[in-house]
Amino acid sequence: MKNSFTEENYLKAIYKLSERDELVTTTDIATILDIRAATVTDMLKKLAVKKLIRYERYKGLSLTEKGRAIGVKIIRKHRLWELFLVQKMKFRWDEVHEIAEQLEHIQSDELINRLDEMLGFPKADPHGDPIPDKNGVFGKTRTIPLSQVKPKVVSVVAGVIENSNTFLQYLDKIGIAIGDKITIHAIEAYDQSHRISVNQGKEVFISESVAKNILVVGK
Amino acid sequence: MKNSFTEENYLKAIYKLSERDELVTTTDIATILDIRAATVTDMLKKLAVKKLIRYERYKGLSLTEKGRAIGVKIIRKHRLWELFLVQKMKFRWDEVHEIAEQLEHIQSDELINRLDEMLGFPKADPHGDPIPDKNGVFGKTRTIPLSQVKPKVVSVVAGVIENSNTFLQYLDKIGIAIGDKITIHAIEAYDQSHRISVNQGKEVFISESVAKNILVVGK
DNA sequence: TAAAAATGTTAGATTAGTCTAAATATTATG
DNA sequence: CATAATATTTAGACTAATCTAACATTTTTA
Ligand SMILES: [Mn+2]
Ligand SMILES: [Mn+2]
Ligand SMILES: [Mn+2]
Ligand SMILES: [Mn+2]
Repeated sequence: MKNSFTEENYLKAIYKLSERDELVTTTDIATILDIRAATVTDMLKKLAVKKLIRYERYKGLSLTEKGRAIGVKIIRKHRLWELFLVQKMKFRWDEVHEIAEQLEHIQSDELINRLDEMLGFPKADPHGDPIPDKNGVFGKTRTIPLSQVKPKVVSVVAGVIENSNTFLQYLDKIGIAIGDKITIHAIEAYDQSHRISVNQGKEVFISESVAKNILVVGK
Repeated sequence: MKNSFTEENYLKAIYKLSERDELVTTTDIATILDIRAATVTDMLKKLAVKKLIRYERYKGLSLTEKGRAIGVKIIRKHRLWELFLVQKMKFRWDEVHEIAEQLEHIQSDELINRLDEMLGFPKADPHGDPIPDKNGVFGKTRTIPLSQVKPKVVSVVAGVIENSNTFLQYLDKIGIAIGDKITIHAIEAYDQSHRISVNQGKEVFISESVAKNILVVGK
């Protein structure tokens, strides 16, 4: 009854894709997993036989309840391990994703639930992504991109959309972290760049694309 | 340059066998890993090509320096994770081996060294087995089986030889744990069974085989 | 709506790790 | 030391996961 690492990675990828659109395509999976579409087709047949997805040739696929549960569980484990690495092992937020890619496949419900407890049943990982509870339920997260906040309003950083190490390191460099208070002083009409300050500190400039990738607690 | 889980398990098994005898045999590996000798032969050829072992058809094999380093590193990771699970996650000593079998393959030197530090650079795992340092060096452990201790002498439990869950649970049940002080009151001449007390508590009887599988700090 | 483009599937290979059955080499023993 | 027993290797096969090349279907667009 246990799934291979590969199957788990497919189900995780499919779950993430189905957050956008219920019906998932072969090429999208191939792109995310960085493998060939032909390979994906083979695996889809296997997952369908195991009743983890509903699949019809040329028509796309969707997760069954069973498949969704596995995908969500892998995400839960990934995010709990990431938080563990940051909070307990003192890693930076740009160092934990790769290690969590491995740790997410460790099989022990007891371990993951104790990790959850040890971390105080957290609602979000170090990048602000929500952590489902042991029943696979996500808490409501009400966040919006900083780019949607009006000038003069003070908002609190809750996470990031872009997760790349370079982006995370850039935020470190300009001194923006989760929990920081951001005040928008002005938005340049020409290119939508923002003049902001962090925790009442000195002013910094960020581009529109950066503002779009920072999430703040929504009002 | 990275090795598969399978290769890592072979090198770990070979290292353990070579602690007894430098020259390791095909069937011993097959027995430990619970696979067929024919399968082992195939893998030995691959490990030899990678210069992880010295192998000659029909003659047995031994680890190269490179192969030993990998085997020892897997053991280091296994034992550090076991100790982590017991000390930080509150698992019992009979619950951790299976999870550590998975965790030992996580690849991150940084993580394992921080784990080592977090645990205070421990010298032994929850079963008393020695933990090599980051250079693959084992500390000197001077332990002897309880069966070799003379009556009336007080000795301190340092570990176990037999590692099975049933044995560990049996020790839990009769109240013997690492660090406990054992006093041998008498040894039955007929079957070598021992009448002992733990931490000055009430007397318990253990068989010769149990006494042989408990390690105490050697004098 | 017919042709072109994009998307998806099938066919045939390859690699890692495993197996069983048969062959061969080494070791033990009468 | 010749033979029997044991240990080891080889040969041939299988499964999971991957690939490339060719073919099929669906979607887009002129
Ligand atoms: Mn991640
Ligand atoms: Mn993964
Ligand atoms: Mn163990
Ligand atoms: Mn292992």
